[in-house]
Amino acid sequence: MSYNTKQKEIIINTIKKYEKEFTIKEIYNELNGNIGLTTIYRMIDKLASDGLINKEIKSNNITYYQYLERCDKENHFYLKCDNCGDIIHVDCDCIEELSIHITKKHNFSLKDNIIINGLCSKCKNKRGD
Amino acid sequence: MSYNTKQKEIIINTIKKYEKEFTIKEIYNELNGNIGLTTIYRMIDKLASDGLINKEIKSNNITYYQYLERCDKENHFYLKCDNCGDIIHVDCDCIEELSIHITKKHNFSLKDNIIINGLCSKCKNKRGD
DNA sequence: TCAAATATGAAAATTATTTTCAAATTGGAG
DNA sequence: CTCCAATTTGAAAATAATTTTCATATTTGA
Repeated sequence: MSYNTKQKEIIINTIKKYEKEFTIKEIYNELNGNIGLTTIYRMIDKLASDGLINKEIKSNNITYYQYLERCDKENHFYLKCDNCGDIIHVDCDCIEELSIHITKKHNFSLKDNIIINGLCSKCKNKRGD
Repeated sequence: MSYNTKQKEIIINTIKKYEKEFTIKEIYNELNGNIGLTTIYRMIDKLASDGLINKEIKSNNITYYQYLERCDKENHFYLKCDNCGDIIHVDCDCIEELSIHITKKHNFSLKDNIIINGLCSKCKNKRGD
């Protein structure tokens, strides 16, 4: 089973409010060190294995996490900008179609949350100049 | 510039032949320790930043890599099985359409190689029993 | 209120990855 | 072919993220 504690609640609230991707240390600092690093690791790992958090390792060997907003659909597609880290939740029919196509033609079950990496419009324009 | 060395050649050939995802240590052992760990790290990092290798961190905090076959298209979609690690290179029109859709509607530039996670047909059936 | 199950967190342990640097190799110029 | 500057290699040391440990604290149901 699982017990409810104020630490868990605080961590969840904090990452839900956090707009950007984050590291464990950032959350630790955000909480002024009031919650132990180990506790944060445990909580984030749990959420990640529940599919509520995206986990991504960067080249500098630090793991970045990001909370994923969900809707009532089965599959959740997100566009993630490799430059600024922003995540856009894509909710359109074409995704449904793609899911069906992949499921049928390739007999492949998509994960609940699919992250598609690239460059968002803002960052694209910045680079284009 | 860049110099060609036999170490680089050996590493590339080894990972191209490697059918599954791999860790740095696996490649190191595959080569019987004949090539230094540091050299392998450097080479794999280079290939990963060139987009020829997929990099994924697992829950046990080990990074797994996988060589990506490419075709002559601009975007490369891969279905990756979270269970067995196999990667299927998807090469169909629906992908083209999705790319265009995402590019136009969301004004988002897809990365050259997109990895979509899930469960392949073999592993799906195994679990279904 | 009590007790068993679970959670916390500081410190220690582990381990993957990066850095350092001296020696070796590469490849172009002469 | 020879020489040399640029680059690469790899063993060892350094770094730092993550996990483990374990004593203490908290939760929850009876």
